[in-house]
Amino acid sequence: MYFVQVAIDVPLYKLFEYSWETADLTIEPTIGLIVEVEFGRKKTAGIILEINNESSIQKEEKTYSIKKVLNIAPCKALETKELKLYQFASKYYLRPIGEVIFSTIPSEWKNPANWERIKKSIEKKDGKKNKLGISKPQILNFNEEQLNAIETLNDITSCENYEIMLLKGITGSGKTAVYLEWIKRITEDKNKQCLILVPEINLTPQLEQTVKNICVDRDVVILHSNLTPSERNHAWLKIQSGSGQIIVGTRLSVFTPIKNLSAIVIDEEHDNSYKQQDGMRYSARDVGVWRAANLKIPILLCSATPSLETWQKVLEKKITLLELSKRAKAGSTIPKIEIVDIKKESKTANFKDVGLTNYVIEEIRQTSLREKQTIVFINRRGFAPILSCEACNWKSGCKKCSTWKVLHKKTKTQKIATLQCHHCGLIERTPEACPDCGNQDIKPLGLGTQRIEEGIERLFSNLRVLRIDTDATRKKGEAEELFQKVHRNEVDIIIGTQMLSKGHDFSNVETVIVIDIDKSLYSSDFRATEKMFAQLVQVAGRGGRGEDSANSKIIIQTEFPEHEIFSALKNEDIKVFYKQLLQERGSAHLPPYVYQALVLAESKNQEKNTIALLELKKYLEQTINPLESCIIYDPIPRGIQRVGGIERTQILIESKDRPKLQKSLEKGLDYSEYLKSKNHSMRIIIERDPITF
DNA sequence: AGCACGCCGACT
DNA sequence: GTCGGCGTGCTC
Repeated sequence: MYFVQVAIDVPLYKLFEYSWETADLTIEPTIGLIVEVEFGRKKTAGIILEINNESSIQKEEKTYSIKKVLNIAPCKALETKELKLYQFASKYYLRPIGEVIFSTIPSEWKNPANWERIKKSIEKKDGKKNKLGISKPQILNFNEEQLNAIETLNDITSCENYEIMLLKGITGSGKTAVYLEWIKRITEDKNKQCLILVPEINLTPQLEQTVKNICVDRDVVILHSNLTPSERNHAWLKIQSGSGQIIVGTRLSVFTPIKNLSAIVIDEEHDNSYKQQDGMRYSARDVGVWRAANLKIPILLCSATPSLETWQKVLEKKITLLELSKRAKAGSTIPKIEIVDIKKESKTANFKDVGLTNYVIEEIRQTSLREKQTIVFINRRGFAPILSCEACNWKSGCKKCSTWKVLHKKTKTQKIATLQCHHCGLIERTPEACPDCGNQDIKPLGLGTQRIEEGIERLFSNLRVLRIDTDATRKKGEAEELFQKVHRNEVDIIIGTQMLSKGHDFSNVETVIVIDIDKSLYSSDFRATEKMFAQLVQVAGRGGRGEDSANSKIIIQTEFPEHEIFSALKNEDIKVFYKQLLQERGSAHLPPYVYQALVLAESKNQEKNTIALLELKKYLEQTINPLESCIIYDPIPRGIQRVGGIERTQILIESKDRPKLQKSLEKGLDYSEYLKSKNHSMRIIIERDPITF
């Protein structure tokens, strides 16, 4: 008989003890085993993390015993290497181990009542022949740079050790082909598996085909949050059994147990969607790097615009740099960059109406005459960000959030015009008149994708206009359908948000127009310039991908044509710009030169949040040794202070020393448990390496 | 996080 | 007189 310590999916920082009767269960307990436990009044799943010979509970109460273990090989237990990963994440991101483990396991498995059914369905599917799509092998023509990169990758891999690499290549330089060739080589060994992380679901459908075309004969498994439970179970099984050799997935897949993980690729490593923004607020990129180091396997980060965190490590020679500086496709050129100063143009009627200068309008016309496509990029959906009454100054503020409700006009799918809060999800009918003074003439302020669409349709009634944003792609598969329309040349002008800028290789796009970016040029967010730069490079990369792209150009409308970001864009080498950004960060004592963490307090009362956080600050300042070099700032409201009626407050904790920051945060976590018990219904969250404030 | 126990307002 | 609101306390 043993006593096992079990992790359960509850937000509690402790394990629960159960007895293990070997005689009844007929097997010995093992660490990592998934078992059924009686917990409270329910039966739930748990993971054995410790095995002892004696009970650690003194009280004379009834001891609960384990009666059932999960019996689906090879998924019935988690291996030590994965448990170490979860333990790291639990410690670093300060979340309970049970929560970490169970957020990665398919949710169906949490309920032991499902186990028999899952087992049956897996056996049934296993009986069927595994259909390996025999797609035509794609022979790639690599240029010299690509061949060099592949050679270096293969050399490094043959050392069979941890090595972190950055594949930095301009848009269209064939980064994907390079890393797939590498993955193909590694997976020639049927015992090896590779994990490819991609930022968003959006990217996956076409990538899946590319992976299958290049890595023929490999079983490719796709993982993302839209899988059905049965698809997820099956994928899980394939990955843990080792038969799924290539795993393509979004951020959560970084935690998936993989039998023989041999290499990791993180595509678009700078992308913010690798950062989980709720629950355990982890960075899949950072977790991926840790996992590779722990397994002593190579990891390849890919980007045209690496994050400054990554670039700094390149400069410190902690990361091996591989570069691609030429476009892979013959005839494809890097588009010209033009900056249009809107200070001189803002008075035209068209500008006031659709935010486009006459110059840009003429360029769109010229592009269409050459039978090429134009993309108009604006990073805001809806018709206009604010509805306003000129008579009494009423504005469409959200009652529950400190934001404006966005005006959405009626569309094919939405029958009435609405005001929508993009933060709390509120949708209401647009008022006919001003709710305050009754004025009939309420005006939309600012621009959104719908407004541009409407304006462009008016200006170019003979051209085919398509809008691609989250509103136009609500249904499953709809996004892909719209992208295909662009590929099939069924549209002339495409209007879209950033979802347009990721991945897709539009060969007939010649002109890319970027509007409404000025707010992020002089933003209080210290990462705004870096983010905007990455976005502009990404958007610009959509153009000039065809074979005859001599005319391709990117036109950016701005009030600040002298901003450093534009000269950086025109410069073919981004290193100078990155050096400058890093210097600025260094002298301002900002990441990557310091490590940051936030403590967030959320409740209905801003005052209470502030008091609680001040108390936490005081406690930490008294408890941690001043020599421990952590700076703790005063509580301030979050960037968007109120969302859904909840007031959000934060303190920033900063240190040059990661272990010392860790220590302070652990103390802070303990104290926050006390603060939560004192302030009922207050949430206190610790966020490591925040990217939004 | 769930879930139950527990003590105060509007209903057949 | 009950049904049910959500405050608080616990889960091996």
